Amino acid sequence: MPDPKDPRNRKPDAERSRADILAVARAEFVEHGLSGARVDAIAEKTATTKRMIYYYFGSKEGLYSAVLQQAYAGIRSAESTLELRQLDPLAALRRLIEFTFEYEDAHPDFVRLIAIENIHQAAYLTRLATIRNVNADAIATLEEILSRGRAAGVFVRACDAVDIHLMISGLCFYRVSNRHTFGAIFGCDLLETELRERHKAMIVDTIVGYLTSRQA
Amino acid sequence: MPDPKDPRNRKPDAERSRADILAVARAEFVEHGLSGARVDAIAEKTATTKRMIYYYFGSKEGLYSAVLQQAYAGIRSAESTLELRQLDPLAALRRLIEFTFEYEDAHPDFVRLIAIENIHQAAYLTRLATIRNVNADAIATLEEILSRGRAAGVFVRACDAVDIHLMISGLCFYRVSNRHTFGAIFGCDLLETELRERHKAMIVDTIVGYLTSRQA
Amino acid sequence: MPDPKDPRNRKPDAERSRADILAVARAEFVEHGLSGARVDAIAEKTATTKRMIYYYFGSKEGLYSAVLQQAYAGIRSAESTLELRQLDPLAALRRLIEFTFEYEDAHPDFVRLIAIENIHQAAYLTRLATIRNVNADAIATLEEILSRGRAAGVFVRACDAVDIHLMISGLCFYRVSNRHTFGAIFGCDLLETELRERHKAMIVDTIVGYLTSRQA
Amino acid sequence: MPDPKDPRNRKPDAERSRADILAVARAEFVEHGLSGARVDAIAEKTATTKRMIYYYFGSKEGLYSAVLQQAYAGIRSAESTLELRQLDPLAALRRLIEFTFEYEDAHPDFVRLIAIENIHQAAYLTRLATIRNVNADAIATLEEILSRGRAAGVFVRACDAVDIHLMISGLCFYRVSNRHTFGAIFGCDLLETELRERHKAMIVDTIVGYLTSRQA
DNA sequence: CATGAATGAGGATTCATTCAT
DNA sequence: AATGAATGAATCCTCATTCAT
Repeated sequence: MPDPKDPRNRKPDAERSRADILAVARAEFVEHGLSGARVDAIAEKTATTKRMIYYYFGSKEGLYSAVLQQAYAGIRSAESTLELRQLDPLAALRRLIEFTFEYEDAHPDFVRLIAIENIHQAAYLTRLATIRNVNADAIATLEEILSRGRAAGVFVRACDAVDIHLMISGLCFYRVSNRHTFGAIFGCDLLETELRERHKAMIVDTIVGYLTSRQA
Repeated sequence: MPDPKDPRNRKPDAERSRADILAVARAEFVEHGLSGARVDAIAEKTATTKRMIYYYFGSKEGLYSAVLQQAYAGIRSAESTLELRQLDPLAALRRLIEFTFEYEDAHPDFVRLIAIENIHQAAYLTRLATIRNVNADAIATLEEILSRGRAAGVFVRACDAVDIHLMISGLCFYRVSNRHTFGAIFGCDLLETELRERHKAMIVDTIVGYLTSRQA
Repeated sequence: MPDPKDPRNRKPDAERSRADILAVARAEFVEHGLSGARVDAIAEKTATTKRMIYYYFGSKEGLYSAVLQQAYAGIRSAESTLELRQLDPLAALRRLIEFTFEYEDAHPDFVRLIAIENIHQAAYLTRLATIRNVNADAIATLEEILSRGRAAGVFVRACDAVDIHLMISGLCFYRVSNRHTFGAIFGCDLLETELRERHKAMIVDTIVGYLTSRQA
Repeated sequence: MPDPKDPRNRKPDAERSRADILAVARAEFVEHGLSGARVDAIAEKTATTKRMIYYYFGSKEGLYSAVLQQAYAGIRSAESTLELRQLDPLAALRRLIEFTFEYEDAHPDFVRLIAIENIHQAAYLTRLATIRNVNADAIATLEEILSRGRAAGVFVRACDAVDIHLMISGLCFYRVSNRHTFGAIFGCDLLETELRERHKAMIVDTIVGYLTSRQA
């Protein structure tokens, strides 16, 4: 029977430690931003020690980068479960918009992380090698839908996939990222069920309407 | 003619000192966020001393709040120069969207400040007494346009002014707030002239299209 | 009719301002000690401004000295109302002890101020010219009682008035000055009525007993 | 033989660092009080750095609390070497009073610390968990002496041990705590040998006399 | 006599990180 | 592979006091 105290028999622990640190760090960065987050605070909530954070991630910034990468991996993995090619272009588009809306609605942490990264001018994202092609996928998917739709005569508006992606993202992201200031000013909670459903429909209609109507 | 740089020729000008500090602080907060900003760094770039920052604003947070308030005052004052009542509903709507787009495009600092405030869950905005009614104005204006448009039969979509405001804001804000991550991923610069003009038109068309087309 | 806004008609205000500042300062010094007291805090609670404190008292230390002097003047003035010469020696002694006990019991502020001054090694008291002869009075009074008592054969113990004064003071002062630590350790409140009366009697008995009993 | 002053020859000795800081801090707090003490001043006189003070004690107040605790531990440990049960009640009482007198006479630092803590209304002492039962010991000892004395018919006065403790403390403490103001007013030095011996005898006689004489 | 604005010097505390083993 | 102890360099903030009028 293997002795769990023998380091040779504890191999999965390193993975678990890393994952533990990463999860705690994510929460801390999401709550306080990069500068506001405290390495000490992360260490305290972790099963391991502060020293391990440096052992595994090198620095606070290294840890933040790892959190960021993991966050992008998460949405990418979710996106990959969408099977849009099987749907007709309109349905596929609706599905894609709804997915974006729902993912960001369900993952305000992810949204905050992106907002934080923008405060830092995407300095850390830029250094993540994997990111760029990762998200090229998203555009390829959208492009495919648009071209199918154009071919079918459903989408009559000439437009760029990146532009459409920008609009979808803006509409879905903003209501999560800016819910606090928006709520403070207009006295409402954008994440509340009723508003959420109304806005989801509205966003889908807006984008679909734009693509299916001829240029003014 | 007296040299204004010679301290003997400078009246102790509380207003100017305050304004100077505020301008420098705004730049620092915009660049580094609330936690990332350094009071020392602000003081150094100021004509006065660190001590004065505390004298006038009480604390780093007090200074940040003042910056935030000033930022909102700025957009409000700009909005108030719009004379939308003189325009027909469609023109007024276009003008309002264009104004939002252009203001945020021209003031990325403002956009960053709002993003930063959202990272802090609008904790400071909430405490600014003046804010809420300030921005109620924006909605009143939009509401007036929408109801005139509905009366004239131009806007056929039943909808809430706050919802429309949310969509306009999302579309205009996101391309500024998220231009760094968006640029990193899609290899483009959203603030570049060509893209800007295309997106401005697109956003106007999207919102106008939504309001002028009947519900699906 | 005199105009109260004309400074020439406001002469008594200077006195009132001084007295106001002194009262507020006394409370602040008593609560926080000399180093712990804040000139700003004093100024805020005052009807006048911080500048006036410096105008009247020169410095924080000058203000503290004035408070100290006033405190000693207070007890001296109270002492001077005692008419001990009319009483027989024993009654006079009892009366003197009771007065000391009651004055310190009723003026914990005074006691704290003396304790604070001792923390500062009586540096400020030493500089108050008036103090020394002021308190010589107290000893002269006690000396007179003791010598009358000795002559009458009531006080049979040979002893120095200053030593007796020291014992009376120690017994009366300590229960007020150290009531907090004593209370924390022994779980009692030394200022409570029942204890107070018991201790008063005890202290009188102790001193009287000492003076009226022959050396062991 | 290795030189202990060479850092390379000094094991990182947490205990020694802590003790060093504590000793220096005690001197600083004793001299200037809690508010008057400077963390920088303490750090400078220490072999370690200011940072270590915070590492070990968390805050200036934490350091002060540790000093206070150590001070109480010191007197308790000294008390515990007294072997009063072996002495007859009168001798035991005399010994206890003399011990109190001599300990406070020899440790004016301790006396000042208690005085300082009273300025702070025993706020820090109250939070020291260990203190209360520690000093219950002192009362238990005194109680045992008193009850033995009462049984033996030596102490004829009915009285509470806490009251007697209060009187002993008052008499011994005051001459140390208030020696500065007392000296300033009466032009004497209470710590001088001749006075000290006279007062010690006087205090013992006073308390013993009180207990051995019948209530008036 | 009175005052609002200003301030140099210092004060407590915190931070991400590394050393020695 | 793992870690408890240690730390230099900031960081935010406060203090008693004075200036200019």
